[in-house]
Amino acid sequence: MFSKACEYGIRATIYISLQSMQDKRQSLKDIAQHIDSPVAFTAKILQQLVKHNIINSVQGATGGFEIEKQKIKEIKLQQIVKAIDGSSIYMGCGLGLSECSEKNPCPVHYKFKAVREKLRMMLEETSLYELVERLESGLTFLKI
Amino acid sequence: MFSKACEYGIRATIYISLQSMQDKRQSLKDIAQHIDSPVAFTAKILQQLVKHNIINSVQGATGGFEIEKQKIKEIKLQQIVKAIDGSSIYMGCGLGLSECSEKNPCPVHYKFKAVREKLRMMLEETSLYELVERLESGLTFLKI
DNA sequence: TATATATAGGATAAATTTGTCCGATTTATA
DNA sequence: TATAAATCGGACAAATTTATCCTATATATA
Repeated sequence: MFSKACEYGIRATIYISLQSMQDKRQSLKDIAQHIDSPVAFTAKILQQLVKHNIINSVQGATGGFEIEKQKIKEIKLQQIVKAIDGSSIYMGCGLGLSECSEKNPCPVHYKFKAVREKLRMMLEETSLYELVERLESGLTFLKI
Repeated sequence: MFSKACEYGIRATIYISLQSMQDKRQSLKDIAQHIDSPVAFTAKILQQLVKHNIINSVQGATGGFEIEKQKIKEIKLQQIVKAIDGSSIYMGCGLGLSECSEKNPCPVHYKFKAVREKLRMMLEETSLYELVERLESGLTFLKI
């Protein structure tokens, strides 16, 4: 559904949020280790997220990645997905036809419409806070 | 959402069905031209679909691809997707965690569950016939 | 039976995604 | 101020997906 980069990006952002709730800044190494992702590749993805103003980075010794508590409540899954994979997953045509539209629908257009709409709504409505909350209370798990 | 191969596969199967409704067998060239896909790559995909018993191929002069009318009513989108992309799109974890399950859910598990379920149901319920019907009547379009 | 027109399938190439490496820069602290 | 630990960013490499090419095989028909 999402690219590997996007999966890592979401996992990383959730983990950074979890730590930021306790005012703990995390280094790239820590993050990659906890979300089980390749370190250098994760670095690239975190850079993208910093550029898109989703997480903050602090350089130098004791530096790392963090996210403001206020932002944890504001940032939605959709913003992470859009920053890494773009919005074609919930905007584009299911058959990859560039000319497909409401006025000129492809054969699966209306079939996919409801699914894409549900996905879009879910991504737009789900905040980091919501995800972190249930992770903190042990209802969900980020890594085995 | 789907791979390019899967997009071409669905488009090709719909086009073959459309022609088979009028007992017209189509050559690879015809198909690729009408669905706007690379010829040789499309050949590989059609071979996969033949192997998965979704379409039939006839070799030799006047040969080509076709699909039995009865099958047009039976084959569901899900079978095409499964043959080419596998079922991870509506079965796997949204974050790519292999250990994610109902008992051990990832942070987005329940959020994705409804979306994946809707996608799965749609793919399992949508028959080729349904798609071809609306294409025949000009309500939808396969290519601009 | 020769020919032209198909699919089948293996080898290869191009493009994209995923992943690594390393030097430059930043910054806390001994 | 020297050092160590961190991010930044560019170049490169591996893996996967997408796409091409060519030969073998099948088959309708002149």
